[in-house]
Amino acid sequence: MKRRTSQRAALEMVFQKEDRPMGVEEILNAGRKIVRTLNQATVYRNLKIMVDNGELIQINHPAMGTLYERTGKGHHHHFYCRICGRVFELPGCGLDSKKAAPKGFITEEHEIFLFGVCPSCAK
Amino acid sequence: MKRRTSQRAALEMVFQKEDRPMGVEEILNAGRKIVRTLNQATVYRNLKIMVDNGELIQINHPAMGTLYERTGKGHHHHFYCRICGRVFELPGCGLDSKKAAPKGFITEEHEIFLFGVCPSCAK
DNA sequence: ATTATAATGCAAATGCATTTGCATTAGCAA
DNA sequence: TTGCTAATGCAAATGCATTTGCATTATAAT
Repeated sequence: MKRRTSQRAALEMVFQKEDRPMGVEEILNAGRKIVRTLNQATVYRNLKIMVDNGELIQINHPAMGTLYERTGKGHHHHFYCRICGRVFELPGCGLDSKKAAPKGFITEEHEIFLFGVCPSCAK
Repeated sequence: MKRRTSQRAALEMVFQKEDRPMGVEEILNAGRKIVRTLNQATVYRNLKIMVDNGELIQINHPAMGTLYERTGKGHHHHFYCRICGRVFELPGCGLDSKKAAPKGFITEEHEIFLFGVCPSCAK
């Protein structure tokens, strides 16, 4: 049966603490502060399990590549800070669906990626 | 000095005819209809030249990966048709920058990816 | 405690997209 | 035409992110 391991718990803590999308490298580094032997292969294996569980989803960020984020956030978009390199989830949506696409296109979904400076780097 | 080759001319024709972002595979296939010996390495080499020239830019589409599109289009976004798999450039922008990000975030740029059904597949 | 075996750590292996070495082909100046 | 050499085609090589085999470790049922 499935076992509760310290490394999986570490990953869950990482996602709970840093509540924003993260890449494998960043997740690994943060996880190692909790379980110092944490290995990249273990991170990949657990991320896959967590995605299958429905706790996480993968997103493809045009500048950051594959990121993982917690599910259950509702509709939101992503803000990339060019100073600190972090990606934030922004609730809500500034898209006017009428203006988004010309007549004839049937828009079913959309993703918006914002780029700029986050509040803490702007200070 | 730089030479005008039939394969580079073919790529230019492809981009002129299909005026939308395309991936390497698609560019190769379309190019082979013009120059049947066209090789993938040649496509990569010429795409790089064309990007350096400023005729093309690379974009990273969350669902389609790396695509190449002609420059000089002005601000626009991308529509992916789930039926035909093509990506279209949509002029204009439906983003309300006020609603896009909460107070404190300084938004400098954005990219919008729409997903759905294109006019010709909707018929 | 003991034990079965799921999960880990490590390194090697994969699967991609993309690049490169080299012999051959083909622009283009003379 | 001829000759120089940039550009091509082909296949092998790279560079990544991600996966996998296997010996070892450690969870949890007994």
